[in-house]
Amino acid sequence: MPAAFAPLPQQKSASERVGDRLRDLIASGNLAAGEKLPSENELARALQVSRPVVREALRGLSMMGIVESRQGGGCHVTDLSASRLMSPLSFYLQLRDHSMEELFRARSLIDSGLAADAARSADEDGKAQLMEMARIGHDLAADPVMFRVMDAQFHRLIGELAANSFLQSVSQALYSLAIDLRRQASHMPGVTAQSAHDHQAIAQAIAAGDQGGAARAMLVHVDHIRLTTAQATTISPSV
Amino acid sequence: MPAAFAPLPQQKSASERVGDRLRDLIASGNLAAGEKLPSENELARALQVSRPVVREALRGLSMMGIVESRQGGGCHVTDLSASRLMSPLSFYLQLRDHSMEELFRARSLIDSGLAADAARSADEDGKAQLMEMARIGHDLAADPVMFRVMDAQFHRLIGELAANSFLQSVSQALYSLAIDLRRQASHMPGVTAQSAHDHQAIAQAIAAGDQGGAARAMLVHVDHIRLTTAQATTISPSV
DNA sequence: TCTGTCAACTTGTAAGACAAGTTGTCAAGT
DNA sequence: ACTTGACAACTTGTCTTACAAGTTGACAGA
Repeated sequence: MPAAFAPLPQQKSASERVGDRLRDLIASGNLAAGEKLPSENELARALQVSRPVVREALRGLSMMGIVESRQGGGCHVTDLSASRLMSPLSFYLQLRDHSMEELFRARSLIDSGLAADAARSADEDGKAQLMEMARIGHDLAADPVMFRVMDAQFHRLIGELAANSFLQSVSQALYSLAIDLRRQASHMPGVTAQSAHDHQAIAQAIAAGDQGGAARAMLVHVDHIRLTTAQATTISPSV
Repeated sequence: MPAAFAPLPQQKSASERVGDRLRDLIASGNLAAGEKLPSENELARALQVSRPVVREALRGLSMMGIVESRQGGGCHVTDLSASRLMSPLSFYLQLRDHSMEELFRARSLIDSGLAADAARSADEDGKAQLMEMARIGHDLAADPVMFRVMDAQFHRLIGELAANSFLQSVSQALYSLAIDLRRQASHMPGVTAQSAHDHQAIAQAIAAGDQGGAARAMLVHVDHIRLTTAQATTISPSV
């Protein structure tokens, strides 16, 4: 059977059309983050559909982390943060064996690119901040929780110094996907110390304006993360 | 106000609980790809909730591309392919607006990475397809519209051959973000011919398994696109 | 000015009804 | 024996109505 004869009911259902419409309004900025949506009844009247249709659409957006509705309190657009929008994708990580490798390959490529850009375009103030963070991280290596907070800020700062909002978005999205696994790994002995060491190497290369060095240091770092994350999930697959 | 005092209604609604339950069943493999779900009435009876609750849950999963339901035909688990499940990532990347330079820097990085991966992991069949497409593109260089169609397929195929759903998804998002500008540029004389030439170089490097060569060829290609796009938007900034 | 109460509004859930589409059965026809 | 056609049962799509549960804002009283 040729693929050309696909099932033709591509005619989307009413609730999907409503959902798409609302999603586009949010993507285009007509509905900003945190803004309150009209009530279900108003939406139903405005879009010429019944309330259940609107409800199904809103529920779909809600499961994707785009809106949030509380009983009695109306429905609001969420903060649209990376962690919130990407959480449905963590589902994908459970599905395929290779997805974890693909994720780390993507992180290697993008984060090393960001590191190189940061080495090129960071100003003195940013470099100083980065070195300071690497130093603090070295002292925090004993505290996994605090270190993770610092680690997130460290990667975020590199993204900002690279001055590429798109790549930074991608990096953050990928970062948030693996955060749960990272939580497990950061409690293993030596992991945070290794990361702190890597951070210093990265910070130094960026501060020196060494693009290739920064990229290589980041590659090494992501590879360390990959290995320890794989260990953590192999040893204790549960929880 | 400390963040510790967040609004406490973490108690999920019934439909979200149902949705989570079904999603877990799929993630754990109890419901395989393509399998048919029980009818909405059966699910409602089994889970002790009303049919609208089940419907809202199914609609949520449907918008995430996890299930698909046709009127009269029941509800089935989708093929769970990457392209279907990556919509949260595309949506997230669509949110903020990015400058032209950022987008092209990102494309250079990601597409060259994809080209290198494709050179590593493409099978013989894929390589042959790629070479064939490059050859066809050469003949189509005189027809801007047809060439753009082919161009999209060419880039998509490289993404598939690279076998990295995350990078491919990011690349697709980038491609669609820049498509409007590309439309203008492709009507300028010589642009399609240059692209066709670039495609052949890329295809040959990938077919030869030359990762570095493929990455370099893609870098050159993206740079050509960047230059002609800049020209097109400078000459006729409107539309 | 502060506070408690209450009415109006909003979302959550349920139930019933009908329309529209699909699937399988089964008998008639070739 | 095989195909074709009509038909019945089932399933999803949509609408309507109803009530429960929670929030918000206004208003009266202390």
